[in-house]
Amino acid sequence: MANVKDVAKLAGVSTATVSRAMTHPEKVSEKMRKKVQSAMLECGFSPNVSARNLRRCESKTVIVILPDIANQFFADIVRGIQIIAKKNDYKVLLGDSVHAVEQANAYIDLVKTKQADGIISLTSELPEEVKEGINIPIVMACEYFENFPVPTVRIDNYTASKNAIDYLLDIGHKHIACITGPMDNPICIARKNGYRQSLENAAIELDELAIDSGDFSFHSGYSAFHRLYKQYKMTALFCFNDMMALGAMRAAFEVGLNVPEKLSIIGFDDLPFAQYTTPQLTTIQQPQLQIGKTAMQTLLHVLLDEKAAQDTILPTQLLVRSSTASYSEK
Amino acid sequence: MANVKDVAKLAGVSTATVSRAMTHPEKVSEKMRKKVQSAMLECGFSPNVSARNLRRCESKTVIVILPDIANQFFADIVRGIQIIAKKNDYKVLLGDSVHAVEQANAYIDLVKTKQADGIISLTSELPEEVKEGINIPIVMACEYFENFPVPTVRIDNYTASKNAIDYLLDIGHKHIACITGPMDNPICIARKNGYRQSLENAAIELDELAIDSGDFSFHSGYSAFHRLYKQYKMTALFCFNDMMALGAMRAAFEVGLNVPEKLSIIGFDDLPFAQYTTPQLTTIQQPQLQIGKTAMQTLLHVLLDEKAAQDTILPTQLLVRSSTASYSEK
DNA sequence: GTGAAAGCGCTAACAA
DNA sequence: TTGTTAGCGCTTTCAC
Repeated sequence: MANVKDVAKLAGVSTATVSRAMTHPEKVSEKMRKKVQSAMLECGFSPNVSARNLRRCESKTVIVILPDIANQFFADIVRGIQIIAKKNDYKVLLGDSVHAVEQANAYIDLVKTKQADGIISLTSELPEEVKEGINIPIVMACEYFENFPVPTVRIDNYTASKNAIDYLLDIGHKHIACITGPMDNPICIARKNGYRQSLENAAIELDELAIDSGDFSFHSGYSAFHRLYKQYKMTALFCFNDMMALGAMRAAFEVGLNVPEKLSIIGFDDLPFAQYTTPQLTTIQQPQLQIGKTAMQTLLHVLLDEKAAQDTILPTQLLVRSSTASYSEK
Repeated sequence: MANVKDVAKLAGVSTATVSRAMTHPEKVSEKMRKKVQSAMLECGFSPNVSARNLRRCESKTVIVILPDIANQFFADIVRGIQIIAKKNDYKVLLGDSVHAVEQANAYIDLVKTKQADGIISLTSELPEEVKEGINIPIVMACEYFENFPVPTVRIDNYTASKNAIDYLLDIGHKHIACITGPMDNPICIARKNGYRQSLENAAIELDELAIDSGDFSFHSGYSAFHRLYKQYKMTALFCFNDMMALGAMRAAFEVGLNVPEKLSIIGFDDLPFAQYTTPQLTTIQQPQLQIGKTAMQTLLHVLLDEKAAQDTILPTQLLVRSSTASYSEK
């Protein structure tokens, strides 16, 4: 495989000129540039990026840590990240932490070993070391910690959740159950607060029996529903994501609780399948693509100068489809 | 950031010993090894991987080219790849080619520029250059070309498809429609051949009006169904993946064609949502995790010696759930 | 605008 | 078993 030396020899110039023609073409005369370019083509030259990275002390690679690569929710976020990354000549390395801090650690090591320049974390399950003041460029998307001095891109989980419950109250529901995610997760805490506040505003007492939790999987929604069904008489159910909502919808079908006639269900995320379920799922849409784009842009800022580190809150929207219906007591 | 020199100085040994302690610990006496290790800890040393890669002419990175990162189907394949990769100290770079040959090309360039050692392609949309005899280590998973001299890991699409149709025939269906994927795709050709052969064996004439095609998305299944419904009176429908099957199921619901009473639907893949739809989807299960693991193992073979290049065909299984029911003419 | 040359951090001959 | 040293391919001063 050809290297700069070969190209230089072929073009009759120095290696410095070859290098400059690649990275600072404006500093090379047009004549030279053309000579170099045709020499490159002639010998099929591709620069060795390890050498470049070594010399420049960078890798032009960012790592995206996902809690679960199988969760559709992250797909469009990643796509947004990749769009901006590509425009800026960055590569994107996806890391599936499988909810394991240890694995996330391995990805963080990639930054230390100069294989990556920065990190976008879509999980809050990060090693303590990272949480307590860090020296590596990192941006959090979706998830976050309180009092964590790192730029964040996310939605207003509290308000999104509150709006969803307000809507259910508006259409007559008074017995609104809830399937949360893991309650050590700040996102879930915020969503639950929104749920609680909405009920409180409506002077409805919060019943702990109306609340169960899952882990965001289809199955956990399915089994949480079965538990709730035994202990609480609900007319509406708010799930912290669409996958659990679908699991719950399935479980409701199995016990003969028709959706939406007897039970209204609201999900969260607006995953692609949500408009193809029967009934179609009412849910809270998140701007996944935009979250991804903004996260990558924010990381680029962090990488350039440490100043611009700022948080972004993006809007959500309640999409009313057919899994919710108004309720009136007989 | 500390480098080998610093560690060497601190440990009172040469840089060669430091390097050996990392990569060939058996060639270093225990005393030395311990000295080196504690020196490494003391100065927080992490090896610079770009330098190592440059020196060793490798990157310990493999690229996985996906046609569509948002398609759940690939998630477990990737997970399988990552499991084996991790065991062998390889990193996995996911490339979303967004069905664009040009983008796939960019990923292939990473191999040329020594940023990656090899490729696992889950798409057949590769540049011609790659298709005509290649010099880069590549393994194809799921997809393949005929007469393409590259190791492949996949299922027997023809037989899987034929078995599904045989099952529908067994339970009394005679009017079996089909929503294919893009018909320039070898997988789809094989599946369609299976469909055709099964009907032929049952002496049922193939009706071109019973066949429409989609692009594997929910929406394409949805609209293909609406087209088929107008032109063909079916009692069963075979879809080339689960997403299109769900789209079609939704469309069937909208026109009042109850599943499975009036219409049986079979999908392909067994995505996680398939058992949570109502009715639960009968589908062909693919061993995604195993496909991923085998693909990575095959690539490791290719990377070590060029001999072991071989194809693997993995088994599928028809999972009968509730979207199919027997049919008897009145 | 161009070239000569040093050196990024590591590893692997080779020598001892 | 350990150390010395050359050099992987590139970029970037610093001269000219």
